[in-house]
Amino acid sequence: MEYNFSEIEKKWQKAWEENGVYTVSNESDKPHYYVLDMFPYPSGAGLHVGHPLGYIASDIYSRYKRLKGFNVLHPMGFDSYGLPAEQYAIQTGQHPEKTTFANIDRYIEQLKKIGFCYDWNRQVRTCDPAFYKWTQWAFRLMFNSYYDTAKQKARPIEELVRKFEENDPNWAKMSEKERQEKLMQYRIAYLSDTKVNWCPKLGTVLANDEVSEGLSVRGGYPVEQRVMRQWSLRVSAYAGRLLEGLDRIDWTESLKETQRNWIGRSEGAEMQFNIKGQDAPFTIFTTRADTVFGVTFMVLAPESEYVARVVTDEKRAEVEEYLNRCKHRTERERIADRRVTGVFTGSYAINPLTQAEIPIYISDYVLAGYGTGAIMAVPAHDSRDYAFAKHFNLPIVPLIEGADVSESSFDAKEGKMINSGFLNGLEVKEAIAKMKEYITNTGIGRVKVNYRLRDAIFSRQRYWGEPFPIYYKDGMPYAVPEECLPIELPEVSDFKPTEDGQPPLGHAEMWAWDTANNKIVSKKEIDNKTVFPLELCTMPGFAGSSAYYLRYMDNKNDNALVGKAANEYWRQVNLYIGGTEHATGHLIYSRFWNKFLYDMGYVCEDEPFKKLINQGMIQGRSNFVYRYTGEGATGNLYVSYNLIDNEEYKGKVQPIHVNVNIVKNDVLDIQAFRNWMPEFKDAQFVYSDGTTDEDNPYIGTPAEKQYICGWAIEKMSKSMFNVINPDDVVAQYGADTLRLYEMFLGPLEMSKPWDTNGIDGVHRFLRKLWNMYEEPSDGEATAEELRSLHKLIKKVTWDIENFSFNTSIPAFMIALNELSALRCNKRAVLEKVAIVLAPYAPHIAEAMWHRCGHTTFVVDAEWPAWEEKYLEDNSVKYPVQVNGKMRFTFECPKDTPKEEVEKLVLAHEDTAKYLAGNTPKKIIVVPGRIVNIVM
RNA sequence: GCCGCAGUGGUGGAAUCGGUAGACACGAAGGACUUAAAAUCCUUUGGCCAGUGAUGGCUGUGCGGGUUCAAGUCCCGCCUGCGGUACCA
Repeated sequence: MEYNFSEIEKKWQKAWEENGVYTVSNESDKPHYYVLDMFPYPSGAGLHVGHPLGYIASDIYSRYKRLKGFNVLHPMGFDSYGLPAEQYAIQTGQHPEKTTFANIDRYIEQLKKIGFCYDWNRQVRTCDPAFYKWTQWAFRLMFNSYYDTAKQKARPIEELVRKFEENDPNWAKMSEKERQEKLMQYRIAYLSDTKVNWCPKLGTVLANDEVSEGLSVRGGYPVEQRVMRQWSLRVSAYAGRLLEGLDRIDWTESLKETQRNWIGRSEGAEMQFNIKGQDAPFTIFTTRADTVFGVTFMVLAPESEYVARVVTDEKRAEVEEYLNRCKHRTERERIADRRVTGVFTGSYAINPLTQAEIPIYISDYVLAGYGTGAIMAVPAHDSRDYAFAKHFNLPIVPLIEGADVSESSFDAKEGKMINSGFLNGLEVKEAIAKMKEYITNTGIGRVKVNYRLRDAIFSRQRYWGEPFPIYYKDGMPYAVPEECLPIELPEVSDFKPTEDGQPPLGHAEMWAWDTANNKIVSKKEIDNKTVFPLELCTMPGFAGSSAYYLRYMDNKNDNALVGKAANEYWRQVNLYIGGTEHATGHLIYSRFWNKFLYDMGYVCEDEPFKKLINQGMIQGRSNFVYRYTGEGATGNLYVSYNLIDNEEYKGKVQPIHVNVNIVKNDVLDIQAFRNWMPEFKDAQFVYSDGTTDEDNPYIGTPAEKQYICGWAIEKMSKSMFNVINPDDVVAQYGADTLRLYEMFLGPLEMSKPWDTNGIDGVHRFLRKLWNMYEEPSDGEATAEELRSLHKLIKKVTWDIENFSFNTSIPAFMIALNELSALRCNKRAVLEKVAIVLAPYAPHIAEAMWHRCGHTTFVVDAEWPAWEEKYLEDNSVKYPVQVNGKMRFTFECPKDTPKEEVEKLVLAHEDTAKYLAGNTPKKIIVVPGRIVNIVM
């Protein structure tokens, strides 16, 4: 019988679903294992072949663990709040919920076709009120908590209130508003005026990880700095723990390194500098305490609070002009334009060691958000200070012996100190330690650890996100009671900001909180006595994705994010698979969120993801046509790729993306191209042989004429017309072929272009394998058959446990070749092959399993153990003579004693032949493996 | 600039602990079957050299050194590509 993949796949997908084969229970005697994929954002474009790569890998691992006897939690859900749906809503007027749900349906349909073993009963959607209830709940909890720096953990805000009541004499005298303001400085979710990344085009604020090189990650629009009153999460309080936790989790070194850099721990010192003529000093942060003797000026960030104190009257106008200029520069301009700018404040600081008077400047190369927003400048040993000093003609004093600072600064932390008083002669590292000791003892400063990690800005001026469970009374925020959650996203008449610049929720009519009745009422009823306005911002994308893995454990629970029993059973994600693009976003926020819940006693593990594997991206292979733009161009002449470097066309063509589905082996389907879009209807071509349509008096295109397209490897995206839809691959080859092929493409972590060359080979393999199951026979397997089988089991087991899925496929192919050479159709062998194939190609494996006479599902089978005895072969192999030495390879157990190996070697017939009666000079034995005999 | 990762045939890639480099697949070439095509099957396939041939020799994992009986793998110095990050004091 033919390998009818579509029939097989439909049949078994239906059977699995009807029998609830993949439904997972929280109660089991089996050991638990939790395999998680990063849930997708359901975009309008649907899945492309790149998305399932990680899902296939996690599915293989899940199925393997199940066969190994584990109770495996393997869920899927949707990160369904976000900007694209909202942008689409603004353009079309369609409610984002409608498009989002349609997209989710499409995603589910596509995912189901690939045969994943998800327990769909556990599906979560971040835009579902039953889900975001718990996002709001967590936010509310953060609002009502503070970070106790002594205990190094989050605690309820009541504890802080009690402390103030007991220890702070002012507390009793404060008004309610003053108390709230004071508490706000401690809350883990807090409101403050912050300098934010404002994206005018998107009309919203963005978090640091949502901005790259001054442009928004989504959309690529310019971002500028603006001070706004915003919600933030005190992620920075967890910086030390987020860093330390990395040592306890099994992630790739590169990803951990990325997080370490993002957290950016730096050990240094804070030092106080007096201002000439003033009493109060100001504080700077430095990692180079050893260089104080070379400080020749000071620099403040333009936003620094010290600025107001140090500007002299005669410099005021100049300074203000400079501050103004800084304010109006966008982040992108600031990054692009690295020219030295700055202004003298008119004041001088006193160097605490040399007592020298040094000028205080303002410059935007000093950042307000890091350290204290003020630095001591040591031009000889810091390249930025150096550039500044050169520009303003400030003195440069070298502090390290032999350092040449005539052309550039000497930034390395090595060498012997000079010009440095009591530090002279010390190595830099010693000098840093000694200076730290000195400043601590004299009280000039203290040792300080700084982190680069900032608090996460949590407000978005958008519609399609979780509403805050917050109302405002007397200008101060209050949380709605826990039992009133969720606060559901209201309907609005318009998804754009309001005319007076309020976020879209400003359009919502039913958007006020009645504290007397604890319910949402109309805005018209706001009286600021019992009815108050609700927060108009919504939460950012990472809010919903920060704890979704906990919800899967217990997604039907109405009383808790995750029940205690469920959480204590599953504990944490054992294996998480997803892309590296979340390294500094989701994967930081989730860890923070989880640690917070851990502190508050709601979860039992402080790290959410025990092991994490990054899958690479599957890139697209784009094709191009080249529009002629030279002299006399009509705009519809296209030059074949092989000609574009010719004199005639060089520099006169413009590459245009062309749909890869109308290009085969880089040859354009001319008719399909003309039909593709109206603008190409009358396209004319210069063919690969240099002739044009005018040279060819045919109607249409002669068959032998070819138009060759150029190509490039790019991101797979709709706009590049290089998207390959998995549905098409499934229809043509089947899900099992797609699964095997995606794994066969190369190592999981590597990025690679999608390339259909080779998919036929994988498909052929399945077809041949299928034929072997025509009529399985009884009877005992021969030694050779068992050797093949056990080699396969050993290999596949090793591969899956080491996430080396790509190397299993050749193992299957080799086993097939060997077994078909032996004409093996023994049930005893074939049924085991079906089991080890099941994780990779579950549909065909299920069918094969049933052909072997089984009536259960293959997922209930037991993973076969390989047995060494079938593989053992102690004979000497591959004798090779190299430079008078003989080399042997043994396949025998590692722990074979040295003498045993020597005996085996000398007894071997090949050895005897080579030795020809002579005694060897030396026998080198690496136990159990290799032998060299020197004659 | 800094950090991380990679570089192996025409192509994707394998070599898992330092032990026959190029598994497996694609592509290509030749052949069988066929009226023909498709499908299928068989043979060859890193390079160079010798041989009618089985086969043998040399060379070969980005470049230059080193360690080792033995290096794609380990060490040192470069080159190239990819990814992340950037006035973080």
